[in-house]
Amino acid sequence: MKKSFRIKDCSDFVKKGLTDNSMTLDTLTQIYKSLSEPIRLRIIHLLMQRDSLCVCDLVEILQLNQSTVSRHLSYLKNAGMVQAWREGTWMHYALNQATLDPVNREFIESTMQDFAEIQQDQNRLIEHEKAPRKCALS
Amino acid sequence: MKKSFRIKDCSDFVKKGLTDNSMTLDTLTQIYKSLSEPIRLRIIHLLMQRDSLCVCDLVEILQLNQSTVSRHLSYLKNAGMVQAWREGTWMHYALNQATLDPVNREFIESTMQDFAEIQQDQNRLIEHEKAPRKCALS
DNA sequence: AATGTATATCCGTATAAGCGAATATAAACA
DNA sequence: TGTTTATATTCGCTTATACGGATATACATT
Repeated sequence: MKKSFRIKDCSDFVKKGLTDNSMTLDTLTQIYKSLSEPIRLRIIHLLMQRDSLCVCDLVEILQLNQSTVSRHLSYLKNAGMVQAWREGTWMHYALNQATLDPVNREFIESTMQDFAEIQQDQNRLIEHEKAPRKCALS
Repeated sequence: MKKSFRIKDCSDFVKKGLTDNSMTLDTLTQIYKSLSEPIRLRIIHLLMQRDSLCVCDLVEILQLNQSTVSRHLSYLKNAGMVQAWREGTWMHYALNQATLDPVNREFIESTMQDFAEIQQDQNRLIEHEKAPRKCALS
């Protein structure tokens, strides 16, 4: 049976997906809002380092609750910041490069490298990739 | 008598002013958060058009409640996005250019010009300046 | 079909953000 | 000093955001 629609969880993400390509004041604020959260910036930084990452990679690297990571990824997807596709049981996420246009990419890439949390994520990414991963087979 | 400190209104702005110049992950998110609100983007756009504007200018151009405008300006000031100084009774606000580094300035300037609300603000700015203003004497 | 694994979503709860009306503060001036 | 004008802040309230634990869903494998 279909669950009833829950307004609260709807607003937990973005009110409506920004699927159309017409940029408005609200879509622009939505893009900045998706960048205004430390965990989401960490995710974006990690996705900048690789073509794509799987949810299980991110959960392990960020060392955060799976539901937390998944929720932030949904938020980013609804804001158009990332693309997602399924490969078997695994969901892969990749940056949607175009929606990063409103940010100074060079600035944030070089600035974020100095942040302790970001350096730690970077190190964990490298370490994580040393171990064989089922989600990276294809 | 000094009023008691109110936590709720503290969080209505930014928890602590970002006065020091050491950029952290939280200061970066704070900058993006200050851009993630339509009224604040409109204010920033207007301040991009002029060296500085007075609160009374903004209230009239934006056609918003004075407390709303003032609160958003406080938010921007605490996030380090704008500078403020007093001239007589009037408070003048100007963009702090350096804190716009994390954004793609050219992109948002050209993109925002296409937004209806921004065009309206732009027109009201021109109209507003045709009338003599006491706050613009100095 | 039954079970296991990966991920998304729900639920309850806590905190943050935003608004308008009202009030406080600060300077200007009569 | 009292009054006016400009601005900041408070208050009460509503809505949005975020989190962890639990549950639902989707695919894979036996």
